Amino acid sequence: MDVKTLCLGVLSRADASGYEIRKEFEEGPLSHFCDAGFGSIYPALKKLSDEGLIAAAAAGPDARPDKKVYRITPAGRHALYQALMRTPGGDKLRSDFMFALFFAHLLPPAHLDRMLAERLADYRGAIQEMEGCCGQPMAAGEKFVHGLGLAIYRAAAAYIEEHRHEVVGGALLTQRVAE
Amino acid sequence: MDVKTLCLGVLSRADASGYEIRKEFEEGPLSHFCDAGFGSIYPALKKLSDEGLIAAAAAGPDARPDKKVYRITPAGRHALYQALMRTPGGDKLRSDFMFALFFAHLLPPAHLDRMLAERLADYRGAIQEMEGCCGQPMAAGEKFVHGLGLAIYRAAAAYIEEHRHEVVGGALLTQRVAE
DNA sequence: AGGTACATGTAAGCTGTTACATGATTTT
DNA sequence: AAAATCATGTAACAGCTTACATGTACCT
Repeated sequence: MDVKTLCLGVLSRADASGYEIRKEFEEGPLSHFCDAGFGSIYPALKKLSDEGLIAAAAAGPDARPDKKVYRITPAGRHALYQALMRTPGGDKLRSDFMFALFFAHLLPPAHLDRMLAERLADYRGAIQEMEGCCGQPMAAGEKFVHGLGLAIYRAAAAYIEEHRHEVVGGALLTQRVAE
Repeated sequence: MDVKTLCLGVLSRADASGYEIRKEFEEGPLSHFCDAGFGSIYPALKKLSDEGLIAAAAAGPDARPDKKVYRITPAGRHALYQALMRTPGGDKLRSDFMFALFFAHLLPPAHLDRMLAERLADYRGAIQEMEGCCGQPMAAGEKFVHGLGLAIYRAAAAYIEEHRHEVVGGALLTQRVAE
């Protein structure tokens, strides 16, 4: 999904500034499957504004002077709708981690072990964080995505836990050949 | 992972032409987490060749006249090693499907239902295909990645199966508001 | 006084996608 | 004879990342 659509999605939920949109991608419920830096968000907001899909809104009275808050327009909601409807199926797992592990026989066992431990810690952290926000009320879609993410993270964590010794052990055996 | 590294990975397993590398990404065991079209593969091979990371190898005697087979060089193996070692953690799920579903309340229930059914069919197909190739012998890394992919697909399929009615039902309830 | 968080933006460069352009060989 | 598969490549464009450039406000 391009950054423009990502921004429209955030703005469909609430008015926000570029800075706040970034925070959504880093912390909010969208953070697990979105990403964008300032370098893409600000140009995207400018384009969206030029196209009339978002408009400047009033910032709070105690906001910084340079803060610019945007609000989605009806045309913007329609554009978001179109983009969501266009979404075709089939995204791959596209993962550098998977790719690297596929070539486990080329890597030092200690490195593999560290990679697996780090990834496991990441998943556990994400799971804990996601379990923590079950209290809040969520829309059906949000809840579904939350649950699906959690299910995937749990399955991945459990699999790594169970099988990490195999891949590190296998690498130990073929170590001399690889080097 | 950039296309150059993807190509090095394929070539670390066997000599291949650009066309054959593409097939690996479409069908082979790497296909679930890699992707690249001709438009990126051929330029990548040219660059790798210029950098001395791969070299032209002899094509079979009954190969087409324009076929170019490449072989990875020792420098290429080293570059692959460096790239795999550099791999940092933390890839997100980055999924258009997840993003779209997050906004389920904005979409027609029939569309949601179709999206979910298609995705479920995709997962089931992938699972079947992956279960089918369990007979072949695999290196430890390949086996691990295969198992992890399977675990993730199974978890996702099971979750969608169990919860698809909730998200479609939820959308039915808020349908009028969204439209 | 210094660090962190807030706040916005530009510009260069890299990468990848899409569409185009071409042609041989095998299968139906 | 037509269609599918094999086979390679270029060029224009779109998009994102990184680094840079700037400045305010709050907390310690």
